[in-house]
Amino acid sequence: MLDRALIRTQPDLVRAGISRKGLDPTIVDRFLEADVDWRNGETVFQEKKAEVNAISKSIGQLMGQKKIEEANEAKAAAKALSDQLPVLEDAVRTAEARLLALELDFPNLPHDSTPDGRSEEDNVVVREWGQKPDLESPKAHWELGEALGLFDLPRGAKISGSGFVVYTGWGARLQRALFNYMVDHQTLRNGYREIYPPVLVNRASLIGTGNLPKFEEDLYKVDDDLYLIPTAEVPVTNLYRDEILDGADLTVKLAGFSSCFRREAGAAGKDTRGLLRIHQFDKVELVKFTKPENSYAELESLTADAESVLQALGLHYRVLELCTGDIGAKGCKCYDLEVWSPGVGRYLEISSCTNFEAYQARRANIRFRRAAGEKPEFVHILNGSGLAVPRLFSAIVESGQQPDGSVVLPEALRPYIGADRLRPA
RNA sequence: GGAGAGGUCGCAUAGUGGUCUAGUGCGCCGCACUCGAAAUGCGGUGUGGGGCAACUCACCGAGGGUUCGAAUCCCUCCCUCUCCGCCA
Repeated sequence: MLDRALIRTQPDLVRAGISRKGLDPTIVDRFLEADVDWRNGETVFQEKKAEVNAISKSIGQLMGQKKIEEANEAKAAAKALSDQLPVLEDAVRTAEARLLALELDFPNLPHDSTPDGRSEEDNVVVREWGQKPDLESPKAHWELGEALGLFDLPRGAKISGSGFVVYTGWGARLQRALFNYMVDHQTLRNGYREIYPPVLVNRASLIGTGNLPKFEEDLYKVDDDLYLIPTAEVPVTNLYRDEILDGADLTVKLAGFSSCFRREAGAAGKDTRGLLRIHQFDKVELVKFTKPENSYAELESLTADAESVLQALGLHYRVLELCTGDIGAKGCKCYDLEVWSPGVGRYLEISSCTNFEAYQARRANIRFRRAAGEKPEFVHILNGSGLAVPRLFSAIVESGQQPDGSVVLPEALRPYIGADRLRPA
């Protein structure tokens, strides 16, 4: 959601920002039209309502003075006026609904520093860390997983469906170790507050983060109007929905950890082997609520916090600055972390660190007050994975593979798993 | 799941169809008194829309309905508490 006043007063600026993302800027004109309709309707309705209210009040006084006849006359007049209200009210409601639908559909504007571009090829590599491990014909994690008995995709498909995985034996232990390790890392080392959220949320929460109404088909829905979360970002961001935070408490840094559920509709086929794209996975999500003036500095440190996990695990990765065409509708500026997975032979997206500025804060109505007595302002909200487990699993297993078929584990992980390497069963 | 009680401007509470422009207490802010503080007194103290502003409109859990008029009456839903049932 954007600032209405900005759209009204600087429509050209908004159109330009939307165009930079390669999205349709005519939404601005549709919005302005609906906005005028709504405000005009509202004015007419309010004037009529005020008239009726005035007469009603006088009726009250006449009744008090026992002037029954005059009161009855006034009643008839008020009724005649009042009968016109439903039509006007209906028009206002229709216009308001149209405006709100457009507002929820509005993309966010890119930050000036976000590089222009049409697709992922135009993303900019801003830095790399470490180097690719020297391996002769490395195996992919799905081969290693089978040989070491780490996970079972066929049985996952049997008990749930295609795209569900069962972690088994040391694989289950590794998955659990990774989860624990990352939560500890982000809370104890990087100072985030630990959050263990519900995985079922209501519609209002998904509208707050921008997943609805646009991306309904990506979500699993259950009865009672609840949805399985696609990321802990949803419940964690919505912790403060409709609240006013104390400016002195900002920046609030939260690390949510949860299972995530994605239908991945239309994603079948490409890039889906092994653990690369599954319907249920675990992830640690970092979320920050900041003052507007700090949000870009906080984006840098958030990205660094996500990177620090990969560094601690000694995994080669690179950081991309997403271009305007690849950043998505919601973000202003976004860094993707891509970890090198030698067996897959590709960099895998493992975290997207995004500054949404006030976009989500407006949708979820999350504000802060700088000092007592001052007007509340919208916070800036940022988030990023820190990190997603399955692709990290892939990178670790493939990077640590040895000629003898075993997998050497990163040192930092050994206390969590209680072994220094995984061996064939 | 069943029965009952509730949801009012930070907190607590009053308000059972027009005098509600929602009262009062606490908290908080300002001022006065004081060497300073406490106590006391006076004033202020919610959110959103519109307006440069004085100001104005809306909001009593949410949404409908009845009525000239709803915090108040009716309906649906959400949430909280108590008891019962079920259950990891």
